[in-house]
Amino acid sequence: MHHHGRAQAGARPNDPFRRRLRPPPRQPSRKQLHCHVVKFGFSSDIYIQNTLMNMYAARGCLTSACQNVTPNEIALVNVLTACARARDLETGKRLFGEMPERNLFCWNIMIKGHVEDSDYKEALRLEIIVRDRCRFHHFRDGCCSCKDFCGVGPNSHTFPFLLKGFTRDDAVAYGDELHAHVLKFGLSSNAHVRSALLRMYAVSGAVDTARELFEKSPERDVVSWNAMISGYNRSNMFEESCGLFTAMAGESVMPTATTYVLVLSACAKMKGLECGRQIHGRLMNGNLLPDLRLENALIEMYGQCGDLDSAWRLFQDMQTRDVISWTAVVVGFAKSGEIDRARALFDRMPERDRISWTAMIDGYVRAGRFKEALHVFREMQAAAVWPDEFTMVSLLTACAQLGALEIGEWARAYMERNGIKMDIAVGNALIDMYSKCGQVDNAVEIFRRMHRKDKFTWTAMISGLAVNGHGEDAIDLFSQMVETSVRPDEVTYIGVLTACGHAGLVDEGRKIFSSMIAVHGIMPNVTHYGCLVDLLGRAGRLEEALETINNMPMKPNSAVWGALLGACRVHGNLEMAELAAKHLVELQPHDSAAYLLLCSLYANRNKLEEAHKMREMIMVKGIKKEPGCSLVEMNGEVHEFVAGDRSHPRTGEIYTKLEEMIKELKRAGYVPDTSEILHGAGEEEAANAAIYQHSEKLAVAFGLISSRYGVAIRVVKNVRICIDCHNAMKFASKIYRREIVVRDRRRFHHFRSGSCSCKDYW
DNA sequence: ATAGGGTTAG
Repeated sequence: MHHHGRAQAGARPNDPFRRRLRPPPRQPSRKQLHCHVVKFGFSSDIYIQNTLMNMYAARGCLTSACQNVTPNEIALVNVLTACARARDLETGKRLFGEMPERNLFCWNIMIKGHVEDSDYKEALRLEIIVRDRCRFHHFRDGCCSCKDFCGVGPNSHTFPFLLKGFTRDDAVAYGDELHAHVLKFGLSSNAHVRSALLRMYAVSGAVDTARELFEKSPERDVVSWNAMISGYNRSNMFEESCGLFTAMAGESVMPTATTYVLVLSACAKMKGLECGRQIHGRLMNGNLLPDLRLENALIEMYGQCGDLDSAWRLFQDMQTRDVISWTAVVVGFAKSGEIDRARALFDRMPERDRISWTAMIDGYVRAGRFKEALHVFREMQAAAVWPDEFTMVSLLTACAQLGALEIGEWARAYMERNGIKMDIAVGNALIDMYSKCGQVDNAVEIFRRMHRKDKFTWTAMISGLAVNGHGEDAIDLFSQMVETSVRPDEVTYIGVLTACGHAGLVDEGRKIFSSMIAVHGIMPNVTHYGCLVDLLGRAGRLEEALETINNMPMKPNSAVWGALLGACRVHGNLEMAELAAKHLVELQPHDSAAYLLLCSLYANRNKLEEAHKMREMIMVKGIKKEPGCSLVEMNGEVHEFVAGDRSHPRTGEIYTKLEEMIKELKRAGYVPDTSEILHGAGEEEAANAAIYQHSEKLAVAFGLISSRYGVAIRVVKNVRICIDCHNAMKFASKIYRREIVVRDRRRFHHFRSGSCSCKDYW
């Protein structure tokens, strides 16, 4: 993953730091003024010339400014400063190159310019050159022997410039060396330099080193307290943030607005509503309100803590609102499950920036409304607002859930093309997207290319391998993870245990299960027990599975009994199946899945009377099945089908193809199996008609008419695939020579030339 | 007439 230059960044309509550019001053007479100056012969006066040039420079007319300058040190410094302000590094570099004399001031400005342009390598080189130019002048105690020329070498301005905007990677790579330079030049007692160093360590995740620096500081001003609190926020150590806030008072350091913003942000993250309310009270008592930044932070805090009434009241009472205030309430509603209200507010926003758009997309993702998330992304593009890595994470999450591989791949290419940073979160989202689209090889490729991995990276990859049927690889990866001393969490363990189940590695699974507590101190939850039951049941060790359920420290849930029932069905243990089904029905009386599985088992064992009775009972009780729904992505569009769907624009063609497909499948030996479908005696015909219209069959028929020969068809289902569709897919993959990938609620089915990767166990 | 440290989404 290479990083492109951020040359486009400056041209983005939304400034990354939301700095509002001041409205341009009226400039009707600039040219006239210039002519006037030339006409009256003032142009030789250096003071007037500089003023003129400043005028151009201040208005961002750098080219004019440069053209009208007779090189003179002060003038050049002024234009260079203007270049930095206008973020025009190119002009700055040219000017710098033409300078006869370059004082430390200029070097510092150039460092600033490069850092702002994300060119840290060049910025560091410049800092070293400062050192190099002075190497012969014997720095001691931060002073250079040559006082006439280079003054004091790298000074207290140099390091803040250089350290500002350091990314985590830069901080890790250069941090210690820079710290050594600071010490060498005797700048470590400077408050600005110390705060900048502190921030750098916090950014690199070395919050303990930052704290050490903080503790050792001879005097700690409010900015260093703020930097420290910000560091704890960054490391998700919110209690420590609040602790520092309290400790400030003990040392009589007055908090600033920034302090309050930081602490309120910590309250928001740790859902500390009480703490947040106290700060709100303090702000009111201290007459610190109204203040836009503080009000925004309060809205954010109340929104995140779920106190929407307070957030909304604050928002309504505000005298002036900016885009951040609007975004904060939109996020508040979205996170409280009121996504439609969030959308209504979003539509009323007077101005939307990248963060508001991303918040809306993310809101839809959280609400599970993934197609709408994609739609908002398209609207964002139509509004010419540039996405960033945060937007892309949300987009990729939506793609993952929808199985929208084409859009996901487009997103990846888009990021490369537009130089959007591929950070850990983006990498993790890509791994997840590829895994959930059944493209585990691509997921592995991303995983290999990530030079930094966190526990989410490992977990995503392990689960991805597991669910796609690469159990052994997943287990290998888990060992590697433990070796690299990344601590697994409970989600990681679900991934590994699933892997053991799919690979049929019972003993390995048992061992891993016990290592959970013994090695990592993680108490298994009900889902882990479900994995263990599944693992044992799959291997045919039904008694052990039941024993596990009976010895569980918590009440088994439907997934646990479901796993046992599934195992009983495959291994034909009717007695235990009845037991499992009884429990399952108790837990989910309105879901037909358990009844239907039991029906299918009765039918297989030729207990037709029981099967019939069971069906009658379902009918009488009016038990409904969760409606099945299938998604299939074609040409960047996600198409949705429910059973018997006729809403698709190409519905006529789809049903013609479906009919033809069923005929061809039958010719190849496919026999419909209605055992998992609800029907009364003598209603075989109707049942057949119903299974022919299952959503995944419609999705595949649509896939066949809308894509070229040989293209894989990927379907995402919300519920478990039924036995008949599973069978039909096997035949279809063979006679149409297509790879068909169906992701159901629990796992992947990769159908290739007549067989399925799940080996008929699911 | 010229620079500096702390501020919000995954």
